[in-house]
Amino acid sequence: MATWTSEDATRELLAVLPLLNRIVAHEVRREAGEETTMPQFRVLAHLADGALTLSALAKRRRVSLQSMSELVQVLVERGWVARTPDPSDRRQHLLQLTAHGRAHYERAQEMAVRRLAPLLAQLSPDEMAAVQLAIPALHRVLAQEESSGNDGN
Amino acid sequence: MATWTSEDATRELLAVLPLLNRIVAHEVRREAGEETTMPQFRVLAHLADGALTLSALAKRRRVSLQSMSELVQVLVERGWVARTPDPSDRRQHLLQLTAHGRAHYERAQEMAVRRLAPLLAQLSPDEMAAVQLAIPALHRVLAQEESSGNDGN
DNA sequence: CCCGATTATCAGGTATCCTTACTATCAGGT
DNA sequence: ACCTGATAGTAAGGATACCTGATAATCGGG
Repeated sequence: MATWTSEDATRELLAVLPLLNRIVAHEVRREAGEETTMPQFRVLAHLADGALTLSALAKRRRVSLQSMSELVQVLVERGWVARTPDPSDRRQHLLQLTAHGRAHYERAQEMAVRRLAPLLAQLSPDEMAAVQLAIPALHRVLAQEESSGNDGN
Repeated sequence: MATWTSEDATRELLAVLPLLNRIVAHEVRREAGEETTMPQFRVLAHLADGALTLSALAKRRRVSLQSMSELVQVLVERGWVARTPDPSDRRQHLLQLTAHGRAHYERAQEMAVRRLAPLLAQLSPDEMAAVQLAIPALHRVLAQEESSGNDGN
């Protein structure tokens, strides 16, 4: 094959996506005996960067307010997330990780990395260099599509 | 940064994964007015390569027999998949796409490609070349982990 | 011909999403 | 002040996708 078209690249990406999903989801869920689903993990990932309101979270994850409300409810009950009233606007609360929640998140992420990294270590130096260039480039063009309320997670 | 370690690569991959998921899932669901979820789409993708039994499908997708049974039930009801008895083993049925199912699948896939390709077309020639090398390499090392009942979808 | 393994469904449970209401609060204009 | 529309969040009800047992039919080897 000569040079890849963007359609070739797209089809390959579509093929790899389910593999990645399965491996990551599997590993996150195995963490530390506690059940943590991918949606929960992603919410924790957002909150790890700083406190957010419920609607800000919903926008970033592109789910309805209601879905995020339920999701956060579980995390609060488990003691991973704290709701504190926002004095400047009594309609909303600020959501932030508790110390327990942060530790849990970091542990889960570490497990996922520890599982995936040995697989990627099998790449040749050339391939690793290509990954180093390709993945951030993909990140950049895909993140555009997420324009408002952009995310990166 | 000097050369990427496999852990750097892993963390970048984890960051890109949700973007990809969201864009693809969004596009597949918009197809042709009919609601098609990602799990359904992936089942159709497997059957597009040839007939399979229910348990073979469940193994490939790494879900329980029960989950696959439900999933296939919906696809059969919609006329996208046909169940035909296997004369060589009366316990099982062969599942295959109907003409309607194949057309639906190809349309949905086309929509996803049409949406993603313009984004990828913004990559520079260097970046596209890196993607061309990197994605199949990732596919290869990740597919290992899927060892038996391998998949590629 | 029996017995363990395989194929599939039934029963029942949970999580994640949705849409459509509803309540509380805020902010702007008259 | 007061009304009005927008925004923040919850409640209610429904669908899909996953799970673990428990069962029923069939297959295959001793």
